[in-house]
Amino acid sequence: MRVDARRNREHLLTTARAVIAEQGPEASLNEIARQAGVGPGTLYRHFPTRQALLAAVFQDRVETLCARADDLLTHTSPDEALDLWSRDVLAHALTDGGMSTSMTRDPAEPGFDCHAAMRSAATGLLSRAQREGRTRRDVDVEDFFQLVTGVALAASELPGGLERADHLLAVTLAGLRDRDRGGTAGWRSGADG
Amino acid sequence: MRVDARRNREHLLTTARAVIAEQGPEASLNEIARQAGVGPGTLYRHFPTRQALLAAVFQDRVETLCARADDLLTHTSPDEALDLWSRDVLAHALTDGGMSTSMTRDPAEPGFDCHAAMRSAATGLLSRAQREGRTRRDVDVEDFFQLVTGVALAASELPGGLERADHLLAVTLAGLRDRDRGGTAGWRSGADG
DNA sequence: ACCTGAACACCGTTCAAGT
DNA sequence: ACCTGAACACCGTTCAAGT
Repeated sequence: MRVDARRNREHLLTTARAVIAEQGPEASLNEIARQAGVGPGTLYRHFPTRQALLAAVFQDRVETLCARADDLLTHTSPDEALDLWSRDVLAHALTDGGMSTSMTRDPAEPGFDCHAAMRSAATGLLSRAQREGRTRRDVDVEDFFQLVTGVALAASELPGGLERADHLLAVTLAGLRDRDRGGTAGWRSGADG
Repeated sequence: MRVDARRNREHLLTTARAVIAEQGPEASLNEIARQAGVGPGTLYRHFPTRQALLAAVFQDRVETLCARADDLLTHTSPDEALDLWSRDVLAHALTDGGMSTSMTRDPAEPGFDCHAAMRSAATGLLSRAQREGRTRRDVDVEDFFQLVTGVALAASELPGGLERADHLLAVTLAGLRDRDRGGTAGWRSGADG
């Protein structure tokens, strides 16, 4: 890669980060290019699609979340780890709006695949919570992501911010817990139907 | 209202219904006007904002859902009524994509206020389920709507359709149920913490 | 009183022409 | 090999001019 190309790419990313931070993930690509001082064609050369740009912009945050998942995996109990990580994901999704779509949408980006990374991190936490915790076994990683991003999407459309979103997430996570498991004292199977 | 104005309004609505049905709620307003055979200014005169147009387009479906709520209110048990209605709302939201946003967003439209209508229908079902059923008392109507539309928004971004969405909704509704209530046999308070 | 449609400032995207 | 930026076909929205 030529040196000026590399420099352009870098500068585009920095600019995109700033513009997206204040205008959201639907920010105009032309404007990002303009603020970066390059032609629109240059932006398209480096990031052929908006998703590609968003993936690059959010890469480090996704990596942070993945590291956090690893940490929780070894230091926290199965169900609690899943809960805590969900809250982290939600917080990030609310802060930089586009991340939820970056996580949900599938196109494997050349270079860095946000979705694959998140999916892998989530799989570890979820399957452990299902194996050793009290988490329902009839939800897969896709389900789990959709539930969390669903809360994020809905909450980002209305005021109330993280506080409200946290409450909604708590309800959702309660639904994720299996009522037919983990019973020790005085619990009888079949009480629910 | 002049007779040609009324005719134009009618024709715009019919066209909008068709175009939105096949292109989704983000369909071009100019194109709707074009297909209706009027200038864009005429569309804006009748429907000053996209939300206003969507509200008019979805009015009858909202009214159907409200009637259904009334029906469930008098013919079905509190918790089941809430579940069934949620599924109806979800199905409608998935079919005509924009309805979820029409429901969530607040601007009181002159003429017909989708959000107010839905909110009123939901309040009846939810408060009854909280009073006489086993539904958590720490969620309000706004929370309830955000959860349902959240599932709809997330599910509409990925394939899988109503079947998948239904599964996600089931998880969410499970979270809506209060574990500390409705117990008759062998249940001890405080078992969960 | 209502409709009209040209016009404006934007958008995403492409591609011949440059260096 | 990479950048450039004019150009294209669109978008939402407005508003003077018509009837």
